[in-house]
Formats: sequence, structure tokens, C-alpha cells
Amino acid sequence: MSQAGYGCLMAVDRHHVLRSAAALLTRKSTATMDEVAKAAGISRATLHRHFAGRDVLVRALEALGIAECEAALDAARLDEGPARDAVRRLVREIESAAALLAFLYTENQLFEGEGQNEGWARIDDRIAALFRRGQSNGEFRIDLTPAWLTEALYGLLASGAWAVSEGRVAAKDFTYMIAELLLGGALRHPERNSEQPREES
Amino acid sequence: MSQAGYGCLMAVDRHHVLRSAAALLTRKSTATMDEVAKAAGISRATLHRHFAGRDVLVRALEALGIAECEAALDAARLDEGPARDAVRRLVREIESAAALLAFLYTENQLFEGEGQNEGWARIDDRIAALFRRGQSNGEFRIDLTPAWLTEALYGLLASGAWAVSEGRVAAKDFTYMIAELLLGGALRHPERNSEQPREES
DNA sequence: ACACAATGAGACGAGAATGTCTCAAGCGGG
DNA sequence: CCCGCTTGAGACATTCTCGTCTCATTGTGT
Repeated sequence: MSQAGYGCLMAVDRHHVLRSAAALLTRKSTATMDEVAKAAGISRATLHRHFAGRDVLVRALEALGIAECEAALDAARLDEGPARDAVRRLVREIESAAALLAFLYTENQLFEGEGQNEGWARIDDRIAALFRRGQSNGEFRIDLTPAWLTEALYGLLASGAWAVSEGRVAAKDFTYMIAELLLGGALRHPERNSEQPREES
Repeated sequence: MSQAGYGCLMAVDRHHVLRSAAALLTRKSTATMDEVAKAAGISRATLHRHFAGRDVLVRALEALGIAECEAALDAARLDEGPARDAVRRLVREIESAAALLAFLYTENQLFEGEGQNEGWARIDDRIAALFRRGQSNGEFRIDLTPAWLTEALYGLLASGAWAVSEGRVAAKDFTYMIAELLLGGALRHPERNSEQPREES
């Protein structure tokens, strides 16, 4: 039983369903199971065969988001080089998961008592450690706590994802705007060379 | 008919109900009308007598949020003095409405087609104009668009409100952390005197 | 004391979403 | 070719929330 071999028999693969669900729920967090099924191109019955209920689906999305986040954290090599560059790498690596993150970030408000997945605590710790490293370095200011900087990063990712999805900012500017605002803020700093508009490849 | 005279007869005042609803819906955006009523200390029947339906309640909350936002914008005197100080005044004035704003900010994602209240457009314009003024001034960097800075302010307000409500950051640091991160970013700037931790009275 | 307005409690049906079930059809492998 | 697995479509009961209704109670002003 249970699709042990990921062969060709599985016409609908969990991953494709999850991606579709993430894309839909990001835009409309109250979407029906029927809408989720239609968005994935499968029937509601099949959706239920793979995810026994809405909460199971959301938990699976949470696991996906955590996995993508940790993959981004690994790829960003947070403990190498200047902390500011690590932050830029992190934002770039996490961009593709930002919409899903935005959904989960607001959805977590609903879990209230149930206690959230411990994966988030691990991710929080790794990001906070990066900011702490930057503070020890002397790169980052010490009057903003690592916890708040982590929280602010989440907020900016969510804002950026929404702003992009509604066309208020260009998708190509996503990484640059988030990273530069988080690092440098809105103020102009004459002595820093933060004036090249895009070009971050 | 219909309580034309806002006298002493109104035992339950709309404002108290709206504040309770805002506080509850900020934490649990899918709260039931029954939960909203209990949170306000009234019965569901009475709640329905004042707000004919859930959408009416949300619209009233939206109107309240817009009103508080515009009051904060007025009180902050955005066009006086340096733009950076105007931003600090704005964050301070808007702090009391931040939780409500956070709820409405995410709720607006659901309105999809219906077109959002024009009040938000006015508020967006006023805030964006502040950032534009700072850019013309030379105070703010020009590689971050006013639209994105406005969006980022919303995101940071929401993050801050949630972080405070969950105890991840201290409520007394709310204004300082949001304003300073938005203005100065995470990087340390040796030549600027941004190192006094609190003290913003 | 009386009348009236507002509230609280609860019943009731409508509607939507969910979870489960059955049955027919498609499709690949033995 | 036939078998078995998976899917799609739909029916069905259940649950939840909503909106409306009624009725008893409270409290206030005259």
C-alpha cells in the first residue's frame, strides 16, 4: 500500500497538487477544497484521497514551506562571508517560496493553541543567528534585536509577495527591494555605494 | 425609528464593539460572529442588530481603520520638517491602530474582485507622497520606489503588531523598532547617531 | 406604576463546506 | 486479453455558520 515507489503510476503527484494549492491559497486563503482541486486539475475526490482534510493539506503546505525555507537557508550559506551578503543571498534564495511563506505566516495566526510546527523555531533560530553574527561583527546595529529583524524579514517578504502579485511592484525588483530596505533602510547614505538600481544577478 | 439621537439610551456603543472585534479578528481572522459577540460582551442577536452581517461588520472595521489612519496622518503632519522625523511621527501616531491595520491588510487579500475602499488609495497616496518628498529632499534613497516603501511600512506594522501580540518583541519597542528599521535598516552606520536604544518621548 | 426600548437566550431553516461513499471509465501491466 | 489500480463524477449525510425570528427580562424615563 501507499505509493512506496515513486514510479509512473502516480498520475497526480503530491508536489504538483501542493504547488497549485500554494499558488491559489496565497491569493485566496479561504479557498474551498473544491477550488483547490480544480486549481490542481483534479477532482475533489482525488484531492481527498491524497489529503484527508483541509487541515492535512495545510499541514502539508506547512511542511513544504519549511522544507523550502531550510533549503534556501542551506543554499544561502549564512555563515560565510559578510553578514550583509548572507542576507542578500538568503532573500534571493527564499524568493521563490515567498508567496507560500506569506500564506503560512498569516495562517499561523489561526493555529492559536495547537502549537506551531517546531520547524519554524529552527528556521527562526538560524535567521536570528545570522543577524546576531552581523551584530557581533559590527556590521549590524545592536539596538534592533535579532528577533525583531527576523520578524521584519518575514513581514517584508509577505509584503513583497503581495505587492508583486497585485502589480504594485515589479517582480524583478523583489529581491533587491527587500534586501536593500532590510539592510539599509529608506535613508540615503552618501558614503555607501548603494545607488546601483538593479543588477544583482 | 432607528436610534437617530446618539444619547444615553445606547447601552452598547458601536465603538466598543468595533474595538473588541478588531482585537479578536486580529488574532483570529476567521472568528465566528458568535465569538465576536462574546468578545464584545454582548449576545449574537444584539450584534446582528448593530451590524446586519459579517461583511457589514468588516466594512465598518475598514471604515474605522481608514478613519484612524487618516487621523494619524493628520496628527503626524507629514509635510512639516525633515521627512525622517515625519516618518517617526507617523509610526508613533499609527501605533494604536496597527493591530487593526494588520487585520485589514491581510483581509484585503480576500476582497479580490470587489475593488477596495477608495479610502486606502487616499492613504497610500499621502504616505507615498511623504516618501517622495524625502527623495526630493535628498533624505531618502531613490532606488526604492515610494510605492514599495509604503508597502513595506504596512508589512512592518503588521509584523510588529503580531510580534507584540505574541510576545516576541516588547510593546514599548514597537514604535522605535519599526521606524528605525524602516529608516535606517539593519546595517550599522558609524557616522550616524542612531545608537540610543529607546528614549523617543 | 406604566410604557417603551433594548437586551439576552434560544429556536429555526437556509446555505455552504466538508467527509464519505458508490459506480463507471480510463489505462497500464501481466 | 483480462485484471487491477487510479481517477472522475456525483450522491449523501453531517457539520458549521449565518440570518431571522420569538419571547422573557431588564432598566429607564415619564
